[in-house]
Amino acid sequence: METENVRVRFAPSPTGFLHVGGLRTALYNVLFARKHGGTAVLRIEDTDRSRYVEGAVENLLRTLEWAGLRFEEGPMQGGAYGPYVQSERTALYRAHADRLLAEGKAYRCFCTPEELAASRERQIAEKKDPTYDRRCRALGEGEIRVKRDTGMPFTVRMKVPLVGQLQFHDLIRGEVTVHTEAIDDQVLLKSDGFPTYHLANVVDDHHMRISHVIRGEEWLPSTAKHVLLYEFLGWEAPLFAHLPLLLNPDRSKLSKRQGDVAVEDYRRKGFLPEALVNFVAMLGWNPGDDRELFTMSELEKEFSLERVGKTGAVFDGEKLRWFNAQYLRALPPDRLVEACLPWMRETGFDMSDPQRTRRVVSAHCNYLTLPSDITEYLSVFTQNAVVIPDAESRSMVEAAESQLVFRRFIELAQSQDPWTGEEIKALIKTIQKDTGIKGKLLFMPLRLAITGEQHGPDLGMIAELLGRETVINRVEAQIR
RNA sequence: GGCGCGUUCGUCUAGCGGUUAGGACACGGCCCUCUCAAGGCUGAAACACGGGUUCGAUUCCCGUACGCGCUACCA
Repeated sequence: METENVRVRFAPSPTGFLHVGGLRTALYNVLFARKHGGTAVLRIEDTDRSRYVEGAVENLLRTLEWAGLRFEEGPMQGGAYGPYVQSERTALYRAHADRLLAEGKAYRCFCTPEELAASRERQIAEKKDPTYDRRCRALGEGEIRVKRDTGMPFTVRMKVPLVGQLQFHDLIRGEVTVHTEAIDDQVLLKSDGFPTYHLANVVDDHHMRISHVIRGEEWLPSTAKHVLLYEFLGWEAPLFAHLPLLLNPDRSKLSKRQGDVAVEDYRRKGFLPEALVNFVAMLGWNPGDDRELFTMSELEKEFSLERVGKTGAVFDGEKLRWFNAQYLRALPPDRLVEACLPWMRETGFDMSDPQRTRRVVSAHCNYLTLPSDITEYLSVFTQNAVVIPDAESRSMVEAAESQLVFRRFIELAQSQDPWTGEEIKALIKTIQKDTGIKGKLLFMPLRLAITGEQHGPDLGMIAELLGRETVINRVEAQIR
């Protein structure tokens, strides 16, 4: 593979939020650039004025940044091949459309959208393939001049050869052959003067010296048109790599309504960028061995297009949750607290002692899939009085043996020093020695009295974090 | 409909002619443990189908089926 002067681009259109499929495309582009010491370019494809969404570009940039994807060139950082926003490059597209026109490789089409729609409907009614009938391709010089003189709006269409075939090599799929008969005379320049994707991406990829076009599989069929355009313009085409699609659980193209598709959605829920990126990286790529956990820099080292698969991958939210739990657990305590903080504020948990907060959160790190899960475990610390939840628990607490354990526990606890998890557990062992009560019968009543729960992290640690006074009060409250 | 691309456990995937078809998520069991979680061990679970080629096909070729994508003055 040609790997000198690698230049790749991620070219989203600002029509809303960053799609997780877009995130993966961006990621693979960036990884490929890093791997080969190349350059990643970010280009905004905003040539459809009717789909422009306010703030979409800003949101896109913010989200890519959050995900940890950096581009060497782009709208904010600039670069030698700017501008990097297509709406600011219209003169360039226009010039190339004119050139194609002058060279007889394109023609003006005066058909109105209404006419085209009507024609299309007619063809469908006649059960024919809806294609442009190319009526304007045959227009004479005179006719064209007349129409232009009357100010009739027109588009510029590519003059696709009527017969023949086009072949190109795809780095992921191999040779792809398309018969030109199947290709419409594609519109290159719209009547509003803006280019279509097809013209703009070819012109820009060439002028921005893009070496590899890595994009979604939905572009595979139109790549033939692009290859033809490179030919028309006398340019060498870049190398192509079409990535398999991300799918819904029903295997249709990943979309809204079947779950979250915006990176923002996952960010809002508290997914860590490292986890999302790692997960999405594994959707279509693998290192060739059993490893699954990769940091960005490891991915940069290991990534290769050769190891990208051909099949669409279902976006499995469960697996993503697993990745997130892995990363959450591996987080340094301070960062774990930071991640949980937004959700902790509303619980009433006393965070005045940062060290205690850190220890409480860390104690639960193995219980968290999302940072918001921490709230489920904080009530142990925030409730004023423990409520024994059910009849089974109540009878456990009320048992004569339990009452014995409680009394002994309070006696020992009052003089226990230091009040640490280890010492508290030793203290409980002492109760075992004194009373002969052990195991579940020993711990469960205490756990219930202290936390109001049957399950939870190490009881000694919880008791330490709760503080002696609270613990003694709670146990006392259960004495009958 | 036409064209293109694809098809290994439910899901993500390894495999690049000869394997007990491997791993991960999810699911079940066991161990650890005061409990739960985590962790360890373990179980169930897949080569879409039919023809070739070959001594031998999950792997190569053809076809069928199915799926997805594209078929806009959207990207």
